[in-house]
Amino acid sequence: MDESKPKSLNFLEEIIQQNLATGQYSNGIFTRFPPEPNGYLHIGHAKSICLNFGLALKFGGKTNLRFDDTNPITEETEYVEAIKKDVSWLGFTWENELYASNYFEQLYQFAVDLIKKSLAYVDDSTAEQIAAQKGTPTSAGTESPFRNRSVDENLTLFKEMRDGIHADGAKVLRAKIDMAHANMHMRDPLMYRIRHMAHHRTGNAWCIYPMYDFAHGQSDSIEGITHSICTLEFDVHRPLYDWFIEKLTIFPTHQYEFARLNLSHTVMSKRKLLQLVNEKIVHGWDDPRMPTISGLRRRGYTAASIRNFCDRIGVAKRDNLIDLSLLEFCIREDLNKSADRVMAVLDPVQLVISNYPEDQVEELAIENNPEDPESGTRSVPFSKNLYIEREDFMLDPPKKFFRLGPDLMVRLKGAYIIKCESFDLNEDGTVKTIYATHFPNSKSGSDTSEIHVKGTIHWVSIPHAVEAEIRSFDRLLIVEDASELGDDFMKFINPESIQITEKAFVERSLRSASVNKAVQFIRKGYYCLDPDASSGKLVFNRTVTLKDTWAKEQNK
RNA sequence: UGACCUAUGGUGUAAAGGUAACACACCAGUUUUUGGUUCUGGUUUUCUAGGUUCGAAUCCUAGUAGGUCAACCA
Repeated sequence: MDESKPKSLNFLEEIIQQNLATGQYSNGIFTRFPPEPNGYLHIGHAKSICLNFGLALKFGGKTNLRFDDTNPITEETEYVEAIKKDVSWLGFTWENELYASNYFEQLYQFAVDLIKKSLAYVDDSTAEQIAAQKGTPTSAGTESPFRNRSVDENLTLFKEMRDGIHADGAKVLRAKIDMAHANMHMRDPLMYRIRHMAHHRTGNAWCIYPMYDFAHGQSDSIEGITHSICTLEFDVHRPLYDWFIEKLTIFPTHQYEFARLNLSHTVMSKRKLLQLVNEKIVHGWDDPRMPTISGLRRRGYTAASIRNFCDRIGVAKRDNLIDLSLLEFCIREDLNKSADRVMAVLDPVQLVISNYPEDQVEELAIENNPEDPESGTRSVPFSKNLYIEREDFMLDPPKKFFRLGPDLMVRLKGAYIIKCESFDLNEDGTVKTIYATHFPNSKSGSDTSEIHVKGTIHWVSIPHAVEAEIRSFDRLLIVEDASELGDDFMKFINPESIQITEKAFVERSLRSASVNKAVQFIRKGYYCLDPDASSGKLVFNRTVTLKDTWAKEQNK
């Protein structure tokens, strides 16, 4: 990095830099990534992860991974494990693995403290009554009839709640603030509710659970978090966040909000992603079409490309809709440098080299990656009978078609220049077999033919080809912006978001393909082996296509 | 008919009162044994109206537009 010309800072970096400059936080800053373990992480979480960990890394601080597990109804250990896997896969190391549930006893004592200060009370109202008491954004609420219970009575009742004497919903603990406050969150918000239910970590030790607002800020404070960074929708919670900290006189943490990531042509909310899974639109949370971390990983996205993406999208407070093309750019940029080039024919048509000896097989040394001189070459078998891509041959080609057609010449990648002499058609008029002659003196690396062709096409030798299933993915939604669709987004699912090619042919070297190593199918895109592949069957996922200016030209 | 947040090219993000720039996308050309890559160039921008100032994307006022908030969710 060029230290003399630092990149401009985002608003959070500026705040931190200023904090540090004024001598605050001499022990360094502390951030936290606080997921609720009720689902899988998605690319929006990646933004938050990169932000929280990135800030600490940049300013010499630390980051905790804290599970916000205050609602036993939705949370499971399975999600905890998946989240930990995703965060580490992204390349980050947390200082401490913590849980809001670690603090249940402390939180209970905090609540008792507020009751003693006459700042909290037990309310017997029903959920409906409490909702009615809240009023509306434009009209003040009304005070609960239980609002002025004595401290002693509140203490007794709250203890009874903890001891399991009361049924779910019978009572709640509320903060006593201001039922006429302009901010709805300050109208005597709930602190505790009764839930006779086992928690994934604390089991049956508790039957009362703190609400988000009475757990998050307190957890931040207990951990000494200096910068509690969350998304914009929590902005209205901040006065309450500050109120609890002030009344409890505990370590003053500060909350800052940034705009969440929105990506074009997909949905991001856990609820909608869950719907896609439940309604079997996708095959699971890690379906390669999902914007989840696990989905992107299976799709072939690298951690580096996702970190780079998060870096490029920036951090600000205005709503945004990032175009999918930026994510695609980031993975192409990464894979272009690192992925070995191989040949695969997805839609095969037979090509016979008429003047090539019947039983001859040449082992051609073809470079693995022109972008990486260290990558060396591999041996690729060439023979008389080849498969080429059906779309690389046209019976009646337009003028700028640099591929094969009657009497046209092309180079076979890493092999010879050929000229099409004739072809057979199937009954339905499609091409059955193409016959061509090769120029023996045009062999790659020792070409003395003086023939110059505009096009190079990929191929595989039929007797050496390996069968593979190929799954090509495309955007999940046919609309850019799903934000206004609401639940109607299901009507805009791209029917071609997955296309399976059952029987493609790939070159021999791919027999040893591995799940973690991306390859480029020359002229087609970047691919990776799917975990569904077994020893007997290759299955590849298309991570992203190559840029295709020819397709663009054709669509004009 | 409230409170709060936000408003810069097609999409994002910078510019801390002093030449509006960077990336993606798009277009044209270059390079290329991938219609990939590379390289070069181009199109396109401060929500509106007032005000402060020598000077405003930036500060002030008013408007407009978008977003958030009325779960015993987080």
